[in-house]
Amino acid sequence: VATKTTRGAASVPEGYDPRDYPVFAVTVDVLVFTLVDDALHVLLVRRGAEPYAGRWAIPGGFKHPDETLDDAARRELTEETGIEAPAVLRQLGAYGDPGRDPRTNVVTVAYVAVVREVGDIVAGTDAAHAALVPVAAVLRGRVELAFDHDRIVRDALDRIRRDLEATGIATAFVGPTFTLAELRTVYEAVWDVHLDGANFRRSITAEPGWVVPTGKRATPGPAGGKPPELFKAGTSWKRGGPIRRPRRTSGRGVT
Amino acid sequence: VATKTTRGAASVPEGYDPRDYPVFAVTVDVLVFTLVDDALHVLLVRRGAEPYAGRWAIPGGFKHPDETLDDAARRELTEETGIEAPAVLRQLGAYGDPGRDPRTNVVTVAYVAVVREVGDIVAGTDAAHAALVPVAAVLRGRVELAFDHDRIVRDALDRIRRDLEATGIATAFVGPTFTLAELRTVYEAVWDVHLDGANFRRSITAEPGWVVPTGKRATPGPAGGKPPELFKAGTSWKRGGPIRRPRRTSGRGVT
DNA sequence: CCAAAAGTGTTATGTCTACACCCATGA
DNA sequence: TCATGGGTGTAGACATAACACTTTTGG
Repeated sequence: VATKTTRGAASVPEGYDPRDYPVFAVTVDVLVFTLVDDALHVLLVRRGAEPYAGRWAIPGGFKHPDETLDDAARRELTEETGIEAPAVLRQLGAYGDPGRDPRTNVVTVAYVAVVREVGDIVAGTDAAHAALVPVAAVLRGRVELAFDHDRIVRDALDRIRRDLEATGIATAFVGPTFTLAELRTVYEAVWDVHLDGANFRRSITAEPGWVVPTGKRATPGPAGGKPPELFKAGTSWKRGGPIRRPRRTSGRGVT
Repeated sequence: VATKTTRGAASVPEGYDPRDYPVFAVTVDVLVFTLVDDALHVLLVRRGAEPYAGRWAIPGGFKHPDETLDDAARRELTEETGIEAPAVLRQLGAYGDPGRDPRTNVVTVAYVAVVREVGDIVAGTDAAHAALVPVAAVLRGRVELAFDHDRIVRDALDRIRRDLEATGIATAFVGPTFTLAELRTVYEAVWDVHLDGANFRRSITAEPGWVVPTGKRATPGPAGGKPPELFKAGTSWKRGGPIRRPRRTSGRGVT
């Protein structure tokens, strides 16, 4: 079924009269999540042009006809932020309310990306107007967002919280090797809860496949402490995670 | 931000030159799930025209510029199947691979609907070419589907299985009043597992808010049996369900 | 009376949680 | 040596699963 459909932008399709159906611009927006100082952040760009000039927005751009939505998300991510290979890039959903972009009919397909340590990359790209914003600030309404992007960020956060339990995105926040405390911080930051380190370790090491020991140890921080073991991610993460979200909210109350 | 954007189909947008960006047709497809004889079914229509004439497809149609995606899904659902008020109508995701429709650039936004007892409604509509197909048949590859609809059905099934645990869609499959055996059948059909009736009852009646007794009882089937209590859905379903998906697959092996 | 399905009781087996306690390091 | 964080042990609370048993109907 994969016909070569590399038509130009405004060319006339073959099977349809273009006046038979309404036309839309299709954009792809990417929400980049990462951890900064043990807190969940999302990457936003400051708009230079109208409408919504000066407000924060989710990076994105037009989908090309000859690429998949996934490829478009990957391309826009690289072009706008310099990020090459996100550990996770997953579709969130489509947004197409009339008037959401006052210029024309736009349907946006939002994507969620997860990376670790995005700090340097953002600074090095031409999108110097990009910044990592704490999600807590967005939730509290402290960030002025363009279009319907406030809603999209909230939906994305909701999704990432579900996926943390249902899929293996947890290891996407950390590096190729990591300590169990680092991995635990991911859960604590995303769910805004406190998890017992002892029980966390048991849940993850109970059965093999989640984390495999590297034999190495990390060096403790300036405050001292026992050097923690370094693990790398196992293969079981493809089908979910070993940590279940606590029922009761023993969290810090940011939600 | 809700400007009146009731432009005609092929009119020129204001802020953009239409040659600056590629244009797409945006369609909305709705996957209707329901239970028939204790088995999960999906509603499909048989295509009359090329391409893929004679194959089964997900009902849907073009989004209008002056309606939301949700409204478009609701409208198409009514127009194509006669269903007026689905108990659940939720976005699944967007599909926009190049060449997925050989005629033009189409991005489809898929929706999942859940209804009970769709049998009569389908017969009464002009879409007499519609049919309820067992999802097990689709999973086994026994149904020839148009476009990339096979993949969409699989994604939808995956989604509905997750949502059954994470959200309150279970009661959408049954009527305004129901027995606990009927509700249990929903879980068993969607997850393809066997659940103990005694433990199921306890899980649901342990705390109030899930089901509230009506005081009435249903009449037993021809084989006899104690008349079961009739319940109606409580308010707690908005934030998830009380039944957790079993870890081990003690199911019938259709997956 | 008998089969069938609803509903209750009971018990064994896991899983979750909290917290006491030991280990290894930097200052 | 002390403070700090990593890692182990353990006991109670809680949830899950299996199944025997009672109840109430149709035939």
